[in-house]
Amino acid sequence: MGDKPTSKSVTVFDVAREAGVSKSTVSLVLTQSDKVSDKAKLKVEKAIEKTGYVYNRDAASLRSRRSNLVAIVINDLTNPYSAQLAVGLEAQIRKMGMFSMLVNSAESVETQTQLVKNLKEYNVAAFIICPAPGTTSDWMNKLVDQGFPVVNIMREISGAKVATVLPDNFTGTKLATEHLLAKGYKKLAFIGGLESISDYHQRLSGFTEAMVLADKSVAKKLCIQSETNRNGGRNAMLEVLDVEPDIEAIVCFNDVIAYGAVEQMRASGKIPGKDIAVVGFDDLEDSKLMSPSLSTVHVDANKIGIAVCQILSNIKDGNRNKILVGVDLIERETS
Amino acid sequence: MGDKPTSKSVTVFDVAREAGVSKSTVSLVLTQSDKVSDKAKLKVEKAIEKTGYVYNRDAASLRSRRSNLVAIVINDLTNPYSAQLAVGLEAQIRKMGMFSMLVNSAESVETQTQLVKNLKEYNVAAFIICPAPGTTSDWMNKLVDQGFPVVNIMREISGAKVATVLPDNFTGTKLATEHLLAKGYKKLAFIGGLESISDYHQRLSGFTEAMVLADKSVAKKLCIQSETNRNGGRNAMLEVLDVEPDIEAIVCFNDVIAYGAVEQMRASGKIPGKDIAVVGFDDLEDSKLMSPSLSTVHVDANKIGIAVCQILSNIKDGNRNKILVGVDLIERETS
DNA sequence: GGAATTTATTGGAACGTTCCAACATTAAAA
DNA sequence: TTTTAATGTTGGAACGTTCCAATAAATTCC
Repeated sequence: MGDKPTSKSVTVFDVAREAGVSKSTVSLVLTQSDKVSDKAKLKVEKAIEKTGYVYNRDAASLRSRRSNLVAIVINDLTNPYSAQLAVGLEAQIRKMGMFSMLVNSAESVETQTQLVKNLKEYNVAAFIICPAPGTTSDWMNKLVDQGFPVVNIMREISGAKVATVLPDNFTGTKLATEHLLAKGYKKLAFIGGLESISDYHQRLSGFTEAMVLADKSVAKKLCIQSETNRNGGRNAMLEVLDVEPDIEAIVCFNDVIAYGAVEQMRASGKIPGKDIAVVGFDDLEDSKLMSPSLSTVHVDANKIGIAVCQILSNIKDGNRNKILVGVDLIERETS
Repeated sequence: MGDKPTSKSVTVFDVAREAGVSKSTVSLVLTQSDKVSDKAKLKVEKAIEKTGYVYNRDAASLRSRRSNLVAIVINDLTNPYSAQLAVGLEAQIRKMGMFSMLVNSAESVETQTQLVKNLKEYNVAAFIICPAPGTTSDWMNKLVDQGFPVVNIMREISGAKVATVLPDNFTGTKLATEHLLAKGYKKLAFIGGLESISDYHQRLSGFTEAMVLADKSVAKKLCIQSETNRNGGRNAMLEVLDVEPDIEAIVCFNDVIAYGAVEQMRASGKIPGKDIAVVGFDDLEDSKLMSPSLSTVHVDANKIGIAVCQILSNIKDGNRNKILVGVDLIERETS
């Protein structure tokens, strides 16, 4: 463990000898400099091939004080949307010519702190962080002040002076709610999520806004918080049915909540999409495949990746922008 | 992008000066050597704290030719079991005092090849690979021959001379099938999976073995391959119902297939767990939470992580063991 | 065609750590 | 006490790259 192939490794010097140039020229080729002649470049490339040279990024990064390693710190990889997001980010970062490494904080601030501490030792070029609950603005600001480029995603941290990329939560639930109202549903509820999560308020506001614009009152009793898992969705749905047996449509905090809600409807003898309409948020892969397929607010992970990369490419100006990534309503069978 | 805090960084020399010892002593403390006095160690630790020193692993790894970076190359992070697995691996590796970085090949051999090439440049200590379909034994053997410690997981690659950790697929489906037979179900089917995947054969064999031991014949028509997603499960279930309308129990290639099968049963007017029993494989988080909860074969991601770490810790002997990780049948409401 | 300029190439120093052999100190054995 | 051994500490060299200033070669200008 921790051991490495001990055979003497091939270095720029070996390549240089093989190519009949100096080590410096080899280095210029490796760093894709344009001030090297095509002839020399070709010779070097041949020599690299022949010698089986592999670039040593440790040495490069030590000397140049630069790195193309971007760390993605994800709050919970077992959460399907997070996984989708991570993959989207990875793809965009790779397109930028950078290399990303993914680590999982498992929703623990302690783990997150430890991970970031370690990642600093690896000389990462930037941090993309989907923060664990309880992350303080102090901690984040310290990271930024130390000079690390940081992009915060998905969850806002109030007081943190850091660039942030979020889905447009407000618009998402507003669209969803308007859609249900337009379909003629009169009695709506909003279920799932906890007010300790920053996006809860944004999503609830979207719902409220649409209701108010349609001259509907929003009953507190029909805005039911819950754990953001299937069980939470089931329990919240049960409560809704208890408070208002004739409920007609449900706006869910996210798709997982919607899955639970759909299950509970069935258990309570209601047919989802027929007796009660449902709209989710996230557009997980299952939402399209399940039956009935789930209407939901699509949040494109690639778009988030693109926005993050945009910030990353000119973060030197101490970019503290907030980017709201556009969302799309996908109408399917449950509405 | 690619830029780093340009401020002159704190080095071992600064720490040494602050602590009143030599840089070598500082280094000994950093590497947790036992040949440094407690007094000196304490002074150094204080100085590290005071100066805000951060260890430079690039320099360390360059000089020592060692690394504690383990790369985990996962075939598809959006697959819920893969994500669970990645998290389990990560946890165990961290317990070993190593640091893991996760990358996603997205089931593409090309991406996988590119990723591994890059990771070599980062001087990783070992590779844990869940190979993309189409991965050749030649490629894997070359990696091993280059001296990199490699552990192959989940999918066997025939001809590859590499240590491998797999769930005990055979025993898993055998247990599942025996369980259904013991419950008195007579007409069983096996659905899902494609024979191009290595674990398909193992799981199917487990089913067949249990059937044969119980003096049942296995009808080819009731072993139906399909894409390993929800749709695949639905289609396979539809086909089963077509071939044998009185089917009593289904052994599924994995949980996702089971989810699809359950949906199709409902759509076809059958009640899962009552009219038709179902057993899955993997034990995803949803399987416990869904309704009715899914009986399934539990594959503990942490156990796989432990087995991988075992191999990793004495891989120097050119370990080519195959470890079959034990599985457990979890009986729930669908059987 | 020679001077001025641009373009390519080069060797030496530096990045921050660990290794190593030499030294200094302390403890144990004689 | 002296000798031997064990223990702790140290400065210099090395890891493989990029940076830099200097040189060499090719091109342009008058």
